[in-house]
Amino acid sequence: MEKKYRIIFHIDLNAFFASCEMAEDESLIKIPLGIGGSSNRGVLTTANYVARKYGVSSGMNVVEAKRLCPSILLLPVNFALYQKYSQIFFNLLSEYSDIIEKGSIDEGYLDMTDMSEEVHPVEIAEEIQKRLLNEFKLPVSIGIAPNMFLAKMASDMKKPLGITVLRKRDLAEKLWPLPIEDMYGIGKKTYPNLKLIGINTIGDLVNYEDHKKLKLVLGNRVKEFIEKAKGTDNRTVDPHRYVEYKSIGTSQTYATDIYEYQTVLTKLVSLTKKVVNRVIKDESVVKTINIQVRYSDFTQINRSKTLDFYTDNFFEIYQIVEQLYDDNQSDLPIRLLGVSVSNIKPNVNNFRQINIFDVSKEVTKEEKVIKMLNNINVTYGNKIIKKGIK
DNA sequence: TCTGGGGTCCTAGGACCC
DNA sequence: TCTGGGGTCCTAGGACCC
Repeated sequence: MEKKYRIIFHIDLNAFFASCEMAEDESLIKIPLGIGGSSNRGVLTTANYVARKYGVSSGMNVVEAKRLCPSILLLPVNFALYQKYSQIFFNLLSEYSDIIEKGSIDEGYLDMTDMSEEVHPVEIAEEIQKRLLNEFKLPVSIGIAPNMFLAKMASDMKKPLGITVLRKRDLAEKLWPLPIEDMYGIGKKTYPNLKLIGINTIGDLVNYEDHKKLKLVLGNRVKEFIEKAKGTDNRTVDPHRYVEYKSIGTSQTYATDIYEYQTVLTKLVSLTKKVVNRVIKDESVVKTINIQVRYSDFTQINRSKTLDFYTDNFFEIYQIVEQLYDDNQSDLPIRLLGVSVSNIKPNVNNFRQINIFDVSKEVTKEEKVIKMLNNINVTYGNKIIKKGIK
């Protein structure tokens, strides 16, 4: 029997935040543009290709970007705008496949295996690319490969507006000569260690024989990385991954370091407000509360507490935030504060309200049980919290 | 060039339960 | 009684990605 290869697309929006701004305002297209970097302590999240010609890149410190390109226009991050274009992007992709996995706000995987009988995959990719550019002014790069890892690597090979096919038989020529730090999943902490043991390219990893040595660098993921480098990745495109947030948080680096306890509390209140507003807007309740403190010397602590009930109540959450901070005070000046929540689930009380209006719909047994459990948890939880205050 | 803000996933130890 | 083995949850930290 003939083996059927999968056909996976990875589609990546080029310089996404900058592209959104340029789509909204044509006058920005020809000038160097950077996004982010509100203060001199900030960095750019991305830059358009005009700015990149000057050597400006994402992650770059604002001062350095201005030095390289004095005429650069810096715009603040406008997340709502990017969400809007992300929605447009995924809506268009959904015309081409039912099997789509959101990789992040600006990239997605499509399983195109069942769509490719009549038309060549490259022709479909060209159509998607042209439509996104013509209809919405969004440039994308597309990788086409038999699995997700290779598709991801392929979309990265030609930017902007590239289409790259990466077949198994192309690996020796196209993938293995790449430097090891270009491999997806190998970051700035790992690649220097790989170089120390003589691995400079992805091909070097494929051919490396001393797996014991490799384990010292990659831990339990030796096999996974070698398999991927060899072109094997059995993950399936999963539309249900990342449909719900696993954590919601916000953090801020302050223009100057904070020394005052009262100032810290003020900042924690406003961070908590922001997070709780998002939790409520998401119609969720949460159980675990986390704070992040980064000191002026860049050391960082994270402290978390899991409640025995779910809540979306500001006062309940803030009380924990303040307690976590109080329990871990230090004399060091503070550079950044963050608040986040995890252990998130849909707010069943809201769910019930919706059902009251929808009288035609009969409440199932499972729904009744869920509501019951939820009510018990809330009551029980409130008692605990009151005990805690006294 | 002193280093953002949004996330996910993994590991490892300890508590606790059966 | 001197001691197990599996499973789950919590907490802290770290690596990575966009």
